[in-house]
Amino acid sequence: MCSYYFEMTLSEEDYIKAIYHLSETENISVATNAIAEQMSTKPSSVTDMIKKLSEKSLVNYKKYQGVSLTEKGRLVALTIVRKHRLWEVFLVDKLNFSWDEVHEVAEQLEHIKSEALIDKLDAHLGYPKVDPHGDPIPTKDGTFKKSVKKLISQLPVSSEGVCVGVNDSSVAFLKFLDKNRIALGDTFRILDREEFDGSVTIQTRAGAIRISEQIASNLFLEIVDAE
Amino acid sequence: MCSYYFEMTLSEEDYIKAIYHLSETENISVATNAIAEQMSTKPSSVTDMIKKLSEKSLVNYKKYQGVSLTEKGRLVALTIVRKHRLWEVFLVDKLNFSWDEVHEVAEQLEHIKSEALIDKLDAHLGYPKVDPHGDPIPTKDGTFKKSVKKLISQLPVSSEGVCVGVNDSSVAFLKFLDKNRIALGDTFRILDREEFDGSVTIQTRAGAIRISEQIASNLFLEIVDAE
DNA sequence: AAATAAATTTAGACAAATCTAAAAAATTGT
DNA sequence: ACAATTTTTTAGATTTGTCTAAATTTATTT
Repeated sequence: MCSYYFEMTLSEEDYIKAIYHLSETENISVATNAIAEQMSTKPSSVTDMIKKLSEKSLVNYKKYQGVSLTEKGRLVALTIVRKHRLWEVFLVDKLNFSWDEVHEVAEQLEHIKSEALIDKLDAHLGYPKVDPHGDPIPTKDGTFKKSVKKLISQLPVSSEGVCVGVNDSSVAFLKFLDKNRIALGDTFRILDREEFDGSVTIQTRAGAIRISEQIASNLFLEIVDAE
Repeated sequence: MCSYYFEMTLSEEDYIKAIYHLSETENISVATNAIAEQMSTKPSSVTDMIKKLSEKSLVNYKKYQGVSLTEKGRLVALTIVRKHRLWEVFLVDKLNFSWDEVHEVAEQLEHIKSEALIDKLDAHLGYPKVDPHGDPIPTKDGTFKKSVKKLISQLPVSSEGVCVGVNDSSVAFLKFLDKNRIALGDTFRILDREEFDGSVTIQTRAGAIRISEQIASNLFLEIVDAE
């Protein structure tokens, strides 16, 4: 029924996830205050929960030294992240939510406990590698590819990634994107680049289109490292 | 974000649902002990929760007299039942769960709070009227059709319903069903009946097939009242 | 109709997760 | 280096939902 064989409360899962996300950027040891801020709670509450998680061997903890996830804790975190991102794909691809509406609902769905559900959802979605924000989806065994965010103009031919942002947010540019059926969350592949003027041919859902170097240097793709 | 404008805890929702299901069969006033048994909890816990629900005007309560749902409480119950049954349809139709595996997961999914999610899920599923067990799905405004369970042999031509049970569970009969691609949870329409021998033509997912009176008197359909 | 049994409620306790206020440890500035 | 500041922890209280045991009300039996 459950993805890991031990029981976790909703709150414990949220703390593990928060620690995971903080140690992504700040690396290794996470401060009590940082967790408190991330969770919108008080440092004293964090200390209490850390002790609980430490007793369950989900975090390494020594008083006043901050916390880090154990291997066990990391697996829990990655399982939650996996569920969150698969649900986001479902919400966008199947239910037609836009990519910026899904976070709140996915925060709830990520806590549903059923390994069979996630396996079947994964299959139903065609084993996606990234979520609608371009972030990679951990595999069942807790491994996953890192991703980087780059401008189309900086990427080699045959790269593939999810469009996650723009440099130029002028009305004119956004209108151009709309007219050319380019939306955040879409997956693009770079088919060709003209050395002459830097223009790029990209494969979109609607078909292949040519974009100028100016456009290419204003669109960010999130790329999952090949292998 | 939420289907009703006031906050409900998970536990409160479970109690409301339990009271709803008990007042379906036993009608009107529900006993404290009955709720305790349904919820696998103690009568004293039930009394505490009933007081809380009463203060929120979700149930009518007079000491020692049992409880019944108010209109407000009934709307909450129907919203939860609606969510539960829509998720069951999703699990069976889209994720290929079998109809007897879905209850536990749907028990969790029914508590997800997002009106937009349920609207979009409903649309994605093609606005189903019944769940995989043949039980009717309440509409958004809290109305819904009653359903009855009848043998195919007792139903008029053009009836439609979900196959929910068998009279004869012999191996031979179950093998017959398997061979003819008839499974519990399938929707059938009665196309024709031969007066001569009582044999019936039914529309299945795989196509129209003819079944003998003997078979027809061993298959139950759950029928949602027309209008 | 009184005695007994069953159902329900009350009172008091407990675990989980949070909070405030105060104490203790670590860090920083001069 | 040591005083001041910041961070973290402890102690004690609160809320939610549960429990046990005892008291109270309702139902049943003779």
